[in-house]
Amino acid sequence: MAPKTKKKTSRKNGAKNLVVVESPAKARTIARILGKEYTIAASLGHVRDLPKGKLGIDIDHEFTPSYSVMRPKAAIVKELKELGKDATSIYLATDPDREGEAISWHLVKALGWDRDSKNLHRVVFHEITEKAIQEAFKHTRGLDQDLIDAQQARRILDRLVGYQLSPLLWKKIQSGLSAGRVQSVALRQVVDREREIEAFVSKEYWTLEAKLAKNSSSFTATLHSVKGERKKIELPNQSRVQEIERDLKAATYLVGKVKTEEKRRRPSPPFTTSTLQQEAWRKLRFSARKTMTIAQQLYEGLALEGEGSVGLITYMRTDSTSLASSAVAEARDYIRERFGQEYLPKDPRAYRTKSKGAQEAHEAVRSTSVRRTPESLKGRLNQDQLRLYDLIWRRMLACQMADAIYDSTSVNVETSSNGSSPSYIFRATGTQSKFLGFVTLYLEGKDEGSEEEGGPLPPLAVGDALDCLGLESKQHFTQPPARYTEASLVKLMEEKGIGRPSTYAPTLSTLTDRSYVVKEQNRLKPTALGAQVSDMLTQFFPDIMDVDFTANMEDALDEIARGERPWVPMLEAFYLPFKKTLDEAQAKMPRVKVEEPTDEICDKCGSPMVIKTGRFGRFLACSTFPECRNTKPILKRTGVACPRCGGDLVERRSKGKGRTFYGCANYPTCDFSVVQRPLPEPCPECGGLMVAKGRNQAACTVCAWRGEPSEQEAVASEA
DNA sequence: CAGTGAGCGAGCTTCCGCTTGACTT
Repeated sequence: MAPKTKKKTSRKNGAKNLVVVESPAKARTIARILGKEYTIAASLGHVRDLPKGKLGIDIDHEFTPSYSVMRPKAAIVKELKELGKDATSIYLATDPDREGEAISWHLVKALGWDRDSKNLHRVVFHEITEKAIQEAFKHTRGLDQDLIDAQQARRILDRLVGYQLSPLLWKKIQSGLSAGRVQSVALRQVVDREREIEAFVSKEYWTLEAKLAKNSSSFTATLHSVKGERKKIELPNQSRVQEIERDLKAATYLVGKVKTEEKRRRPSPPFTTSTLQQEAWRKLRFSARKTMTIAQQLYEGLALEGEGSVGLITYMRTDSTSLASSAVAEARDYIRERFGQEYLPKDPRAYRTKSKGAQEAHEAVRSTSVRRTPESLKGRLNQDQLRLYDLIWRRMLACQMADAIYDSTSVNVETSSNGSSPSYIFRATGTQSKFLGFVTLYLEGKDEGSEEEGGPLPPLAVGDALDCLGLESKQHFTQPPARYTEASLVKLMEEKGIGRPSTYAPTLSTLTDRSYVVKEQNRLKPTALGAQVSDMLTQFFPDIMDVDFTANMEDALDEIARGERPWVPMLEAFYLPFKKTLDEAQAKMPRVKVEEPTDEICDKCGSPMVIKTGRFGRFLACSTFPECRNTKPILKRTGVACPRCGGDLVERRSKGKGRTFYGCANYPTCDFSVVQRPLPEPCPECGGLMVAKGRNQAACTVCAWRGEPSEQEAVASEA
């Protein structure tokens, strides 16, 4: 598409310099900077790859790969060939990383260009700003074979693993399954977490809180320790709590120690793909895929009056937190104007990228101009676009604003000892904001389990006598670790260097597409199949299933990229032991059939039904197969009764667009359906069916009643 | 923004990365 339109412009103005980049949106931006003497074309990523239908690697001859032009890229290659003929100079401006270098090399190969030609230039820049691009074009170079070789080693290793482990699974478990360096390790994390949850033994414990007051202002303090003892008090059961409550019956409460410290809080670094996906989940409940789709729309941008077509954000697939200095300068000006000098740190803030294996080919994800406020785009973006843009815009601006300053106060309250009973210490903490700084604009969302900070405490001084307005004891149970959400799994993947910004969302999809995991209340739960695959791979291929495998591979690839190590021996060192374990697995891995038991009863023969996985995903089948061949789809029950016939309302998907809706389980006898998620509570006004409206609203489908749903439902809500 | 819905279930699948598109039954 893109090269076609560019071709026309090239003919019109007879440009003789051809520049090739990956993305059409990037081509557009660069065209604006370079002017009419350059024709910019987009390759749309890689144009050549290993063949899809076979291994495509000659293992016995130095792992020689056979590449071919990918099917959908044939047209692009043809267009580029035409453009190349007219050009006197060609600039390969693909991304400045391993993959980008390889894309350029594959282009040269696919197009039959001469890589040693004086007219062929490799040009690299890390940010798409006028200054960076002008500078880059002054310092072009040739192709970097070491970088290319590192990419080839990566590609070949992934192919060897993926295309040999997958068929093993077809043979031992069932056809159509898949395994790979990235997806299998990700799967293992989900399965391991499930095992931790299963093995978790919940323990009872109690807390005791005192509501205390000085004059008319009250606060809550929590029992912390017995005076004179170092360690925190343990309250394993109610009788222990009651004992303490007896001790405290006539006790008096005095402020024993007050410690106030000034603390600062720094803004979060600007977004990478991973943190964008995490935060869009925390704040907007967007899935990783949805976040990327919408970010892509923002990147491609809008036709703005006077400005032509403008991208609203920088490239969304990045692992870097660095920022163009021009963007930082613009942000600082804007902060000074809008918030005032005190909101501006003395020096611009720079952020170090800390994730493993980061390639830093792009900037952080940021708004292309902080002057393009979310308000100014209202009406031009749909709601989801606007909400994501708002998040990115705020994060960018906040990351250049001043620290938040607050006082953190910790108070010990001592109780009087009474005869034989000891004196106890209660503790209260509070924070008092002194200067909001960046928090005025943006505060990162919290993950579950992170501590809430208390509000301010009343002014207290050592020796103050306090009134105890009451004691409250509460029973608790220690909680097992939580299942991963998409966001928390992506976070882990980034930390461990598993996968790349462009693959986080697709990898999550692979896990569900293969029925290795299912989403239950928006959390990733392994299926019996997923657990089986993970277990068998872990048993026979412990090295590959290790989270550190990728990190070690990356170290080796870095050595190749630096020219310190040739790529063929690196692959040999990997492949020889791998081949040995593969042969062993072929011989020793047991053949298994994975069926998940259920409570469902076959309506044809009364036998229990089991979950099997077929070409179209999971389904219920009679356990007596092949005697009884009854099958049923797995319906996701909402637990809400159909208002027309009393049947279960179940989640369904429309055929065309795959939209979810909620229909009666008795379809086609009863064709009742609603789009919004039905709620179990009937309408308080008329008793009619209620549905969820947005995140925290309930609406009646019969009358006009609207309101808040009960707590529980708010938690289980939406996708 | 939409107002929607087959009943298959092993016969050729699969990897990771780079990018955006979607001729139609």
